[in-house]
Amino acid sequence: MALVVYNTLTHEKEPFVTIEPGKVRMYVCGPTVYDEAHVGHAMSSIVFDFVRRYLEHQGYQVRHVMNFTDVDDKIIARAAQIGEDPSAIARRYVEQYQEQLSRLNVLQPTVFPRVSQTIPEIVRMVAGLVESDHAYITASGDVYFRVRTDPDYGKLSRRKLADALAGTRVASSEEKLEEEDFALWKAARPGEPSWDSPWGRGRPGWHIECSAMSLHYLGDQIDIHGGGNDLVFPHHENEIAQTECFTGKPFARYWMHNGMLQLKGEKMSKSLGNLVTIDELLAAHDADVFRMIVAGSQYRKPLAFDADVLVDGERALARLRTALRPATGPVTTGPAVDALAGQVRQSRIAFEAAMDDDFNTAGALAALFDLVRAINTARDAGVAAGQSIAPFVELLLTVRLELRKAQQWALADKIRDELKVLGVVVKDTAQGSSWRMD
RNA sequence: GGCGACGUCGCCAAGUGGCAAGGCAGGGGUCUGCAAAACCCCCAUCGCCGGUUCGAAUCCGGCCGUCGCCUCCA
Repeated sequence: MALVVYNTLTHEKEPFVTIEPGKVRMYVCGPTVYDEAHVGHAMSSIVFDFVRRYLEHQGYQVRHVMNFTDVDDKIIARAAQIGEDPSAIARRYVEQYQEQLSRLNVLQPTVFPRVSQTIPEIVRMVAGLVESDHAYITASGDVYFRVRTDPDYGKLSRRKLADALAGTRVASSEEKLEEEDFALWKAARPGEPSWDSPWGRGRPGWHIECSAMSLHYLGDQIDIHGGGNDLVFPHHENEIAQTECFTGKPFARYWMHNGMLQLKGEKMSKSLGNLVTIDELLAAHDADVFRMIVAGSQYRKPLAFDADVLVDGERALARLRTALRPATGPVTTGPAVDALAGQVRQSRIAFEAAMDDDFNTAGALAALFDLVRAINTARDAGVAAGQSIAPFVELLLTVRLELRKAQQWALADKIRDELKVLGVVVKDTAQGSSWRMD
């Protein structure tokens, strides 16, 4: 079985082949840090955590970049509203989100870049786009991307320019040459954060940051670019346009988008006033309950979320955990043992087959629950546990032998001491080390 | 109006051509001093209509419904 991944660009599941064998370059759009993060953000981070963990399980080395948009209109507006410095607000929510991710058991991304720390790379990229005539500078010092210079524009969201503009409800800047052009750089206004650039002081537009960060931390071409499906247009569409016009190469191999978390049938959002923050969630529930809920559904589909779903998740998680209770029976051979071993094999195959199919965590979970039943049945039949630690103890002792050869006595002793705490007594002899359960 | 997605048991939710996974809830048992847990059994023909096919939840067309995007958004 080989992994296939659904690619938003082609609308198809495609075999997963990386640019560099054994390595995955993955960029995932993180939040704009102007307010409390909600469970929708948590869902997205968890989805891509599953992706990363499975890729690593398959032996890939994953370089995972997740950005923070810490320079943005909303942050500035917020700052003005509450009379605080924009960068202080951003810093506060960045730290909060990082701490929440770790509470959600999401693996730390390899790099957490922020716009405010990537300005030189952004300026360099904008300059390059101006130089190649893909962008232009206005009288007031804004820089816009000239969308018409990209013949492929619209390929991700499958929009034609006319379609994209038909529903435009925002008043366009009078300085733009064309309605569809978008800002790469915004000239500074009094009291706003700004940086020097060849076009005067200003700050980056929204889309350019991800392109610049991705380029800087992962190179011209990446394997996976991820985010919520609300980012497909215009954010990711614009990212592709500016990046590919800049590098002349295809940007991301696989575009992955998670579905929106739905609260009572609606997307959860600030404007609808129906959001549940991550802190609220974690105050009332184990993080793994939420991970269970996310895993229970295909990541591209909308995820239903309400009190009932939380109760179900709570119980499903409990069932998974009860399977892990220690087995103390005496049975070590026979049909009950064989049956369990058989189910272990079957579940592993089913689990990987599901995950290989575009990270079908719900299917993988089903395989796990089949294993739960088999484990419980075996325990009821008196099957013993504990035999399986032997290979691990042997492995530790092998490592310890190496340490002793290297005269790393402190570490070698530490392993012996810690094993003793766990009930494994190690005895060193001239013939080597032996061990027994205390 | 345009683009895209979805509609599977009471609830959540897998499944893209061959007799519908899994979790929760529910019913009936086993076990148990009681309770819990666990185990066993039961519980859906897949929004509607038509078409293609030996055969469709799975493909095509139409209809109805829901949702996302088109403006900041995971």
